[in-house]
Amino acid sequence: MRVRFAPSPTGFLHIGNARTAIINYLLAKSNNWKFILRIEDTDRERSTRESEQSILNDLSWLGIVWDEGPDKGGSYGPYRQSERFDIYREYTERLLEENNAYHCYCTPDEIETVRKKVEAENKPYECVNRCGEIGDDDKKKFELDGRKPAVRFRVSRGELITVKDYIKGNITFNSDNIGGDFIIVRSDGYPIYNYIVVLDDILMKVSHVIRGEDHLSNTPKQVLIHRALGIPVPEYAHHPLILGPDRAKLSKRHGITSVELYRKEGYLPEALVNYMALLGWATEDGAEILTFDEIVRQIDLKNIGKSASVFDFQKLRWMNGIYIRNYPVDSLVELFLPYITEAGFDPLAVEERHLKSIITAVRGSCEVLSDIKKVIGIFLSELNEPDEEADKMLKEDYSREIIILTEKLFSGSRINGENFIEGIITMIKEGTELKGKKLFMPVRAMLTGRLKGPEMDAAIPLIGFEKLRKRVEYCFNTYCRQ
RNA sequence: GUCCCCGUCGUCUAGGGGUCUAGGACACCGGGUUUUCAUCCCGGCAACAGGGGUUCGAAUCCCCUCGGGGAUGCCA
Repeated sequence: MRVRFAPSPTGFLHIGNARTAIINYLLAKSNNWKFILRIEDTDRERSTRESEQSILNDLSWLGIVWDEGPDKGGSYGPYRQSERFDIYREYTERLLEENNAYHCYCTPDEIETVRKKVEAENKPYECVNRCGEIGDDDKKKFELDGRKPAVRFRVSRGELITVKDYIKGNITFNSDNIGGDFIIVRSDGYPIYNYIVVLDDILMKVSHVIRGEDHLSNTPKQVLIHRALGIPVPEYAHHPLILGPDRAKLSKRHGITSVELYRKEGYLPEALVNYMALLGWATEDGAEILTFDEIVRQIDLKNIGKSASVFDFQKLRWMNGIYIRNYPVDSLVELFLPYITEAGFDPLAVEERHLKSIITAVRGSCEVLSDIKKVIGIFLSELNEPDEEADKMLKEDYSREIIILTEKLFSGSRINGENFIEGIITMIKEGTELKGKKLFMPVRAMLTGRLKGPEMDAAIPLIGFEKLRKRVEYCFNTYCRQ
């Protein structure tokens, strides 16, 4: 059995398409099917090679490995539709010869006019079929006018088409309301998706067409092409779409929608795959944090939900945080590196063991990798000047009491390079009546410049004596001198 | 408008005639741990869209209404 993912290279990989890819891939791995990648680049105006490359990268990043595809070939290639035009031409000839298709000389403008008129009357548009019956004389006249014909597929009247769908069940359409004769080849000779998807799926021996629900209403047209060609239909499964919080199809205005941006934000592919698998599907025991293998073992076409689901950014974030907390530290350090650089530090200048300890201390407060930018300065900056909230806290009287006390301890060498790890908190505690929040928050603010962050006991030794001393001095000068 | 799909807590879902005073997860709220924020642990809030059937019995089956989504391209 074989499944395919067939993106159109007209931009970045959208999260919704990524889910289609993931579902196909998970199912392929689960059932031992082949996974084929096909590039549907017949939209000449919008398709680009850069886009194709970025989609390939994103799929790889997600952990998807295709068995056949444009970059690695296979027995049913080529895998780019733009390279298969000769194949399509033969079929078009045949459809034309057998009178299942005809040349249409209407111009886009003419059609547009009719469409507008019909829409104004609130009736469904249907091709007027003018060219379906014209004779050779008229054709010659049009050609003399310099018109290039498109090819239209002839839709029979009153034909019932039942699509057997694994997820939705049996759906019956009447050929009378699928919009009439539809174009399969543009006037410039470029074929249309709806047509060649049929050809390629057959030619590439795709057994299961698993795609988004937005393709469901195209399916009867495709079935009709199968019938005209006398070839059997594949198995179909149309999964529901992902919605934004307002329940409209997920789009840019809802937040980030490209896989690339998720990667840049610092989501882990494992978390993204895990989260997406759980949209419209659940395990028997309700477990949610699942490894790839666990998902593969349990997922089944038969229990994928029928209803659309709202993409919950918050839950994804939460799940990503779980993955960050459970990741092997060594690999995690690697993953964090670019974000540390982005924060303005050179991670290579930091001793590896030290860096690993820092990551271990802060991973708990990171839900996405880029969160480290907010806390890394605690360890790598000399001062890490207090941010707004910390500044506000340090201006409080009880904070000043602690700053003055600590400054004395440092300047009088009571706290020194030898004892600071155990000493700072202990001695401050001994020198004041303050406790709890009023003790710890000022200490945290003074020493780290932030109100949030890793545990103080873990942070102090990692910051180091010199930096701590400077920070205390800075706070003393800033908040305790009149 | 027309065609098609869908409808369980705010969100993702479990459930497929009795075991449902409807279970889990995120979010939210409260408590505990951490003499601190976060993490972690415990607890709470919160749903069968509405109306008709069928049945001894309906979240579960049927119909209608309503609501949402998709399609309606010489895009994919």
